[in-house]
Order: sequence, then C-alpha cells, then structure tokens
Amino acid sequence: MTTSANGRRRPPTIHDVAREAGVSRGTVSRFLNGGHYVSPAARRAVEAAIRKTGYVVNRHARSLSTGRSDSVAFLLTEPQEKFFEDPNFNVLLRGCTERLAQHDIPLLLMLAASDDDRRRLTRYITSGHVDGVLLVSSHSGDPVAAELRDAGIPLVACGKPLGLGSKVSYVAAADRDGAQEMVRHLLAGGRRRIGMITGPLDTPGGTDRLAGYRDVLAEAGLPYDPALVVEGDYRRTGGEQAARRLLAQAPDIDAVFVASDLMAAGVVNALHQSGRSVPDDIAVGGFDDSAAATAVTPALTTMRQPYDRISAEMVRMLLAQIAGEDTAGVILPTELVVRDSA
Amino acid sequence: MTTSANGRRRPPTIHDVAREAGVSRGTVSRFLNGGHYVSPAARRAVEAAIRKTGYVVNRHARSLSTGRSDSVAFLLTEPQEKFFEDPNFNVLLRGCTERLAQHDIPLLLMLAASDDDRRRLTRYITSGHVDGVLLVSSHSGDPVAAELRDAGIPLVACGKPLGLGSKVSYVAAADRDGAQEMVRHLLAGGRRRIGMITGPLDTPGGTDRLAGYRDVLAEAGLPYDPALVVEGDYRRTGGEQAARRLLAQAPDIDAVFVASDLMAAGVVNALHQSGRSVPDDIAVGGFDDSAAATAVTPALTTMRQPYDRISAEMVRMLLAQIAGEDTAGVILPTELVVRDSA
DNA sequence: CCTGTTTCTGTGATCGTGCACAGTACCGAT
DNA sequence: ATCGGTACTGTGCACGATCACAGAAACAGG
Repeated sequence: MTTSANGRRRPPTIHDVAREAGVSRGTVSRFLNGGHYVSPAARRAVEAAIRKTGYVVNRHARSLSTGRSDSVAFLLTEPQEKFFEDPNFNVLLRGCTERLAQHDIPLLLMLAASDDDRRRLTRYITSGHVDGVLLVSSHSGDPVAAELRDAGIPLVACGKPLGLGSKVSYVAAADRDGAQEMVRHLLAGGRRRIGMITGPLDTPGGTDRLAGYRDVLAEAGLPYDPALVVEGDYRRTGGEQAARRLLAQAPDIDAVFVASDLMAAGVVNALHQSGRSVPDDIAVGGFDDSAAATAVTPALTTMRQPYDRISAEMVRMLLAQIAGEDTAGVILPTELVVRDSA
Repeated sequence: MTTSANGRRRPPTIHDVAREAGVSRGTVSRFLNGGHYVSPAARRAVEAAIRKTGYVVNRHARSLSTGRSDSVAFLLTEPQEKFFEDPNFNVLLRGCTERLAQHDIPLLLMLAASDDDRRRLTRYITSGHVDGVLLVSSHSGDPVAAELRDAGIPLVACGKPLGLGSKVSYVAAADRDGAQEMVRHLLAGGRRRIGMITGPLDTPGGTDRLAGYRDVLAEAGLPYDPALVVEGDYRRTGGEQAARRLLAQAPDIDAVFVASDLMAAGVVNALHQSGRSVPDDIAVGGFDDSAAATAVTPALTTMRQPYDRISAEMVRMLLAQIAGEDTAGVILPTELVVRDSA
C-alpha cells in the first residue's frame, strides 16, 4: 500500500474490497446492506477485506443508485431570534442530531429567514436531496409544512400545527394539561387572583396553555377576567413588557402564570423593579424548565417539557415515515418542577 | 404535463432538459457550470427548458462525478453543555449556516461527545463526504484537528488552536487586546484591586485573556497577585463558584474581570448573595457580549466578540481552502461595550 | 485554397453503488 | 432420476451528472 506524499489517494471502492476478499461486488454489497444471502466464509473474508482496505461506503454513489439520501433536514422556518435565544431549541437540535447519528444519518441544518430562503429550501428538499424533514415552526398555518406534505416528503413537526386538515405528524408536549397543573399548583399555594402572560396566540403553545389556565379557573369557580391576560412573544424582553402591562391593568394580582421560562425571567425582573417580591407578593409559574429557569433568582417553578423525549420521538417517527409507515400525532406529558418562585 | 395522483414523479434530469431545449447534455452541463462555451441561442433555450421542466441538479450524481460533495461539516468536538448553553455558539452556528446558504452549500451538524463519535465522524469526513470542516473546539491539543489536517481536509477552526506547529487555519477574536482594554476600563473607573475569573487555562481564550489582564496590571505598576485569580469553566454555575472562592481568598477586591458573560452572570448572582452591590462595591467586567450580558441586572459591561464577522470569515476562508488557496490565521478586534456593571 | 485559431456542440466513457436477474450448488421429497 | 425450493454468487445495467475528446462552423491571415 503506497502512500503518495502529496495529494489524496483514491479511496478504496467496493470493487477493491471484492478483489481483496476474493468475492464479487454483489456479495460485498449484500454484506453491507443487511448481510442476507452471504455465506459465513464470504462474510469473514469481506469483513477482513474491509478492515484491511479501510473501505467506507461512498454515500453519493449509493444515493444515486437508491434514490435515497440517508440524510435528514432540520428546518427552522420561524423568526430565528425567538428560537435561537431559547435554550430549548438547543436541546431539541442536539437531541435530534444525536439520535440521527445513532442511525448514521447526518443532519442538515436549514434556516429559513426570508421568503427567498423558504423557496430555496423547499426546492432543495422536494428535489429529493433529503429523505425527510424535522420541522420547527411554532407558527400555525406554515405554508412550508403544507407544501412538503403535498410533495409527499416525510415530515414531523415539533408542536401541534394548528391548520386543521393538514394531517402533519407532530410531537408536542401536553400544553393544556401542563397549564392546568401549574395553575392548580398556584391555587394550592393560596393564590386567587392569578394573571397570565401567554405565548403568541397564533401558536398552539399560546392557545392551549391559555385554555388550560381557563379550564382551572372555571373548575375552581373563579371568574375569567380578560384584564388579567396579556399576550407575549416568548422572548425575555417581551416578558418584561407584558409584565408591566399586566401590573398596570391589574395591580392586585397575587400570581402570574407565564407561558415560557424565558418570558418568566423577564417577568421576575419587572416585578423586582416594581418593588414586589417573588414569591411573597406575587408567585410566578413558568413553562419549559429551560436553562433560564435556574438562571434567575428566585429559581422558577415551572412545567418541564420533555425535550429529550420529544426529539427522540420526532426522530423515531420520521424514520418510520421514511420506512413507509404512517405516523400520527404524539403528545407527551409535562411535569411540574417546584422551585422557589411559586 | 400529467400529475399522477399518488406517488412521486421522477424528477427531470439533465437529459430531459437537453431534449426539451434541443441541445445535448454537454451543453446543458456547461450552462450549469459557469456557462462558458455556450452560444446565446443555446443559453436561452436551456434557460427556458429548465424553467419549463422545473429541473434541479441532482447533487448526488454531481458529487459522484466530480468527487466534491458541495457540503460542509460544522463539527463540535468539545463537551457540549458548555457550548450549547452559550448563546455565542448559536450566533456562530447561525452565521455559518446563513453564509454557506448564500453559496448554496448545506451545513451538516456534527456533535462529537464520545471518542466513538470522534472516530465515526472523522471517518465520515475523511472519506470525502464533506468538502471541508468548520471546527469548534476550545480545547487546545484536539486530536481531531490534527487528524483532519493530516488527511488534507480543508479546515478552519474557531479560536486559535494552542498546538504550536499545527498549522491549522483559524479565526479568533483578539482575546489579549480585549482583556487589556477591559482591565484598563476598570482602572479608569478608579478600581485598583482587580480580580479575575479566567476560562479554562488549556484554552487560548483562557490563557490570552489572563495574559491581557497581567499586561495591564504591569503597565499600571500594580502587582500581580495569584490570590486574585481563579480558574473557571465558562459556565454560569462555574462563575458562581469561582466568585465565591475569589471572595474567600480576597474579600477586599473592588472589581472582577470575568472571561465570559455567562460566568459573569453567575458572578453577579454570587456577589448579590454575599451582600455586595454591583457596581458600587464591586465592578464586574464580562467578555463576549452574549445574550447573557443584558439578561442580568445590572446589565454587563463587556467586550463584544464579533461573532457574525467571525462566522463570515470562517466560511470565507474555508471556501478559499476548498478552492485550493492557502489561508492562515485571522484575528478580529473586540469592542468595549459599556453598560451598568462597570 | 490552405492552415490555424476560436467558439461552440455532441458523444461516449466514467464515477461507485444497488438491484434485477441468471445461474450454480445443495438438500430433501417424490 | 426428477423436481422444487432454498442459499448463495456473479454479471450487466441503471442512476444522473461531469469531463475529455473529437469534430463542426466561422473567421482571419497568408
């Protein structure tokens, strides 16, 4: 085996392995793809030849031949600041990357900021350069989702898409149940005048958590007061602003349920600035159990979203779809994490 | 143009375009790759045919033919918690993704947590499935970097690799200059007993910022007191712990220079808990100007690292290397951002 | 008219796989 | 002896592009 000093050597092909092992290309190919119909002797020979030559399958050639790409896109179609400053996004991205890596499938990161991007990436995806798409798009009527679905591209969304007949597989946390549990917790702490800062109301996370809040108020026989509810944007600064608006509208609240930890961190800030103490004057309940929850003082009581399980489930479902199976929506339970803020 | 109800239609190939345009495959191929030696008439015909057929080049076929992959890996080889909780990582990742997208090059996200991962990914990369690598690895003697370099894979690292003869291209911020500027700022504010919490001392960011700190002390005629220096780990909790250790060793400090905003946020917390006020009792200077800087109260005075420029430069250099040019190291200036903490 | 240069075009050959297919060898049942 | 089935193996073609090459056409200079 000669090593030329400069330049790269031509990597070994399946043909080299076959020659080395004294079998045909077909046998090596079968060995690589499941190993059916390969005699034990041939198997050993091929294994040895692969080790000796350092053969690695050429994925481009394979893709050309099979039509598959053995790669998956992670597509983010929404305003990216929102997600990129959200620690949960990282957990999700990382979880998906690692799960896919276990199947030896690389993840292509795609960010669609502009309509131009959306067109370009949709085109890229629908041209078969990717076997499937993991979609993160809080926005409800995302045209990209519909387009990909219509093109028959395997697709799993993170969070329930609001579009009714869309029939897109998704993995989501139990937003409504989680919101209920949090508000019940606030009630159990003796709070009665409970405000809420919601997420954007065109997202399922926005509406469902609000619905859970209303559920429990009704259940407890408390009136629903629109003045106690302010819409936020999932961002920290948005949380601060929303909190100030809420305090102006309803200075007498004794608790706030905030639809995300990042906003909740901003809320705690705003409350401190207004001279209230958390949780003595006002209890704060968050949502997500993101890194922001423990970064703030007092540490947030919050609903944990199982992002590691969500990413695992997304990958599992996507691979199932790629394999030709049908998948539906999955909703995973959230968990109350009690810390200091409520 | 018939649209079959179910299943996917075979996407158009270069052959379809050629037939539609009344030219040969070769002409279409030339048109696609630069357009030299294509007559105006042929050009127009091909353009029309591409529009009509909706042709998109099959990258697998192209890669098989050319040996290029037209894709790039973004490789993170270090303990990932550290980076994933760091907002700068996001900015960098996003910047690289967007820049590459402008060149129509997808980014493959690769996370190497275990040695197994490192082997697997190195193998993947060196087998030619990727044209180049953007490497994030604060650790100095990263074996992956050396291995990729030896294999002749185009490579650009974020942050200066410490290994001396390694000859790896990199893009880094001016850590030492930045540290100097920050410490001068603290001195200008009347502080004299200035502590420092460094990054890990096996990273260039760790040692260079410490060096800058010592530079300015010497310059100002102040003694260097090892009791004022504590090594941190770039993490928030690490910042808190380091701050407590520093206060125990040197309760009389009037300022701290902290090597990252994330740690600085933890430091501010710890100082508050110990009853000191920031910046009245103790001024805090950060580094990075990450999202953490404005999330904490008081907002951090910090050195801005130009991560958008860093990512742009990394991509530019990597593409240059892929095109066969040689590239060296680039150091970009930092900028003092004065807020409330110092 | 010949020769050379430039611009343009089409024709195989080739990249490294997977897959369909034909073919062999062996086994047990008839 | 024949047949059918199963386990295994090798050959040729297809996948969709690039690229080298040969050749055509147009033009200029002698």
